[in-house]
Amino acid sequence: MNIQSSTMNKRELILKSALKLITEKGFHGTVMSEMAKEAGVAAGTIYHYFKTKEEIIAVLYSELKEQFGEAIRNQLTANKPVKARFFGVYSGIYHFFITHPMEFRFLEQYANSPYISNEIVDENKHFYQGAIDFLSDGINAGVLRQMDINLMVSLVYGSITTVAKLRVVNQIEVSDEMLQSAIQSCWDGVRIN
Amino acid sequence: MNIQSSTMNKRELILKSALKLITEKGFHGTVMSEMAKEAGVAAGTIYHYFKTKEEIIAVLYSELKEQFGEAIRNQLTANKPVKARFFGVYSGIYHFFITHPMEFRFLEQYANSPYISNEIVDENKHFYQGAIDFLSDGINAGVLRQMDINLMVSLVYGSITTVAKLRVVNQIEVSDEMLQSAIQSCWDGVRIN
Amino acid sequence: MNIQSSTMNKRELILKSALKLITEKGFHGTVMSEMAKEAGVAAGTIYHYFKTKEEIIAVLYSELKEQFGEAIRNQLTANKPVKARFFGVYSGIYHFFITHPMEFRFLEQYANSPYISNEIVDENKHFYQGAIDFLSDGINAGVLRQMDINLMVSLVYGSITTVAKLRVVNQIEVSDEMLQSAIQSCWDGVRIN
Amino acid sequence: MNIQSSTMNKRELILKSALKLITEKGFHGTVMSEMAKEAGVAAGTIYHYFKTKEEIIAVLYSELKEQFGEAIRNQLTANKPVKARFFGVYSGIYHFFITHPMEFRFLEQYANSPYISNEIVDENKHFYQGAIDFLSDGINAGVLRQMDINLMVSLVYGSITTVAKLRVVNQIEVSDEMLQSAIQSCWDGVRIN
DNA sequence: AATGAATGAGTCTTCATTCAT
DNA sequence: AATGAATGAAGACTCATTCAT
Repeated sequence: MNIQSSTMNKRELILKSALKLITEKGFHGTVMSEMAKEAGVAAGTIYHYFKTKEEIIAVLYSELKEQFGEAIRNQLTANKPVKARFFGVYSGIYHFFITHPMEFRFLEQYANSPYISNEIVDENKHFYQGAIDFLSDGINAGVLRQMDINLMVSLVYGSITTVAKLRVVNQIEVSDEMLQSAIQSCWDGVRIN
Repeated sequence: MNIQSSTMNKRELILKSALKLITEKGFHGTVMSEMAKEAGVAAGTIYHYFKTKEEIIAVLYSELKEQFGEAIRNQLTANKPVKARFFGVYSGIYHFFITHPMEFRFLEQYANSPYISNEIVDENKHFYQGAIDFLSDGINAGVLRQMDINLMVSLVYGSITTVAKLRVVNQIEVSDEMLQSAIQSCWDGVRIN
Repeated sequence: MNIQSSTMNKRELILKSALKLITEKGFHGTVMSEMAKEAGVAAGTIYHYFKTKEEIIAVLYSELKEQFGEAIRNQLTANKPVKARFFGVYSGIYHFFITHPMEFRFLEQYANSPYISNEIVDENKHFYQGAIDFLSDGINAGVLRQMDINLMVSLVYGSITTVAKLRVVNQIEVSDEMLQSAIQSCWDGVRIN
Repeated sequence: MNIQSSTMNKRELILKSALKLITEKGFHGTVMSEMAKEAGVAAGTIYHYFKTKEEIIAVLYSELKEQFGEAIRNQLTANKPVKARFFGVYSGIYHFFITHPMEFRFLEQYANSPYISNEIVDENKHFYQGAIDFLSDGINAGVLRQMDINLMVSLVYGSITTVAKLRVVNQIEVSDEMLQSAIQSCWDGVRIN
């Protein structure tokens, strides 16, 4: 083990603790001393890695957005017909969400909150570009409906998060059949009928 | 003017101020003294009407939920075919959302936050019963797909809020054509194809 | 007793405590909780009267400067020959200093410190105008030496504070004879020989 | 280069940085990490040379006092009449002050502050003994007034620092004529008239 | 000797809530 | 019912100092 890695470890530990506590108790409900305790460091140590409490949430947001964007991108590479890829992307993102429940909840909770500044949001938009392009290409290929691209992206993304929330937040059992229904429903909504 | 009505006025004023400020600046970003100032009352006066700051947000949530539930119910009365009623309900709710942007943002922001306890959420679920029944009847009538009712409600509700957010939160111009696209998309997703 | 006076009392109490503690232990050596305790109020109460800790020192400085300026002005009214007035003014200011030792030490300590901003210093300069005019008139009347007025003011004021410090700060016994020596020495230094 | 000299170098560097920063920003306004950075050493290194932050200011005070005492002593050696030596000493000290503005400001600022303990002050008094003896001898020789020696020392020293402050702190242009006026004024105040 | 990451006690300040009027 | 001054607990953050390397 070298200094570098041990240093990275503390930073990671703090971010991990922050994610856990903020998701559970909200930003203001989480106090620094508790975050430090959870991470196993002294309160002051946090300030070696982050300027303020607010910076922590911004960094968390950025890193999670990047992680999610990466996951989405990974679903897009397959070389299959649009419909198959649509089903693959939808269920891929959905599975990523439900296997990272804390991260998902955090992003859902803070996506439109005053805690994340617009600059931070804008800085991280590019992570989703691949998904936008995929739908855009589908429209141009005549497989998907002629519809404002922002609207279509939002509707599809909204559908995925709706189902994920049902499971992650509301703790409702989502069977595979239900998931397939949801994807089919979303697909029928965007494809040319 | 009588004491009764003046009393009700102050309560309303406080709730109105709370709604405005909390939507703008978040729950913790809104301080009681400011809320009092905005409402034109003394800080102590708030405590004649509400036990704690938390009670204000709970009351606000309940009252807005009721108001929204009422609006939804009003869209369900028409005696028309399912498809027509679906389009009516969707656009009716959407229009209610965009004409009450502050209330809409408040509910979206706090619907899944740690600030609203589960009891409060449960207490207010019945306001949406009418909408649930409408979709349920559509399934039973063989017009809508055989799909878990919770899932369908969530997908439809999620679609409406997605479009409303696009406009209210993201300030994106939503043309009537776009709205019709969205409704059609949602409809194609839930009807029997 | 009315609310007004009781309100003024708390403010005065806080300033009095601040003066005492800051003179004894310095600005940073004085902590707010202690100041509150000394004043017999809650820590938070201080913030009803003053925005920050720094504002307290600024207000203290201004009020003391005003008080001192007033005392100086009072020594200048007598209608006597220049020499007699010079002796009167010198000993008058000196006595004011030694009868207000805490205030004197505070001003000496903070007169040229980074804690008092230049704006605050400038705002309070006018309190000493009378003394400047007195020496200026003496020069014009041909009784005092032709000397840069700023220099003369500084030399005279410096002489007074030197003697006062000897007594107030260094706790050295200053006999009336010593005081008269000092005044005579100062006078011989500024008069036409 | 040997270890000894490199060691002395670091100590000097730290003291030099401390002097600069403390004069600019005050004792509490100067933080150890900044002092280390300015000196080009690690924060921990400072603690190899000084026990605490307070020790730094004490050492600084002592070293500067010694340096100033030395400078004063150098002005006293000339073998000339009292008046000529008085003028020489006064202007010599004054020039030393204005050519070492940072050191001068530091001493003026901390001479009577709670940061310098009385023991430290007392330990360093002997550096000024030569000047005291010079004035004392002048009194005994019947050239200077019969006046308490402490008082006379203070008045003369006060006069010199007053003029130096005018220039160093208040940034006022002090012409040679003004300086000569000041010395003459001081001399006329202490000599037998 | 030198480093600088880590510590944690201590500080200012905020703000929900109370209570005398 | 209404006021708003007063409270004091709690929190973010700082920084002198330590210590493993």
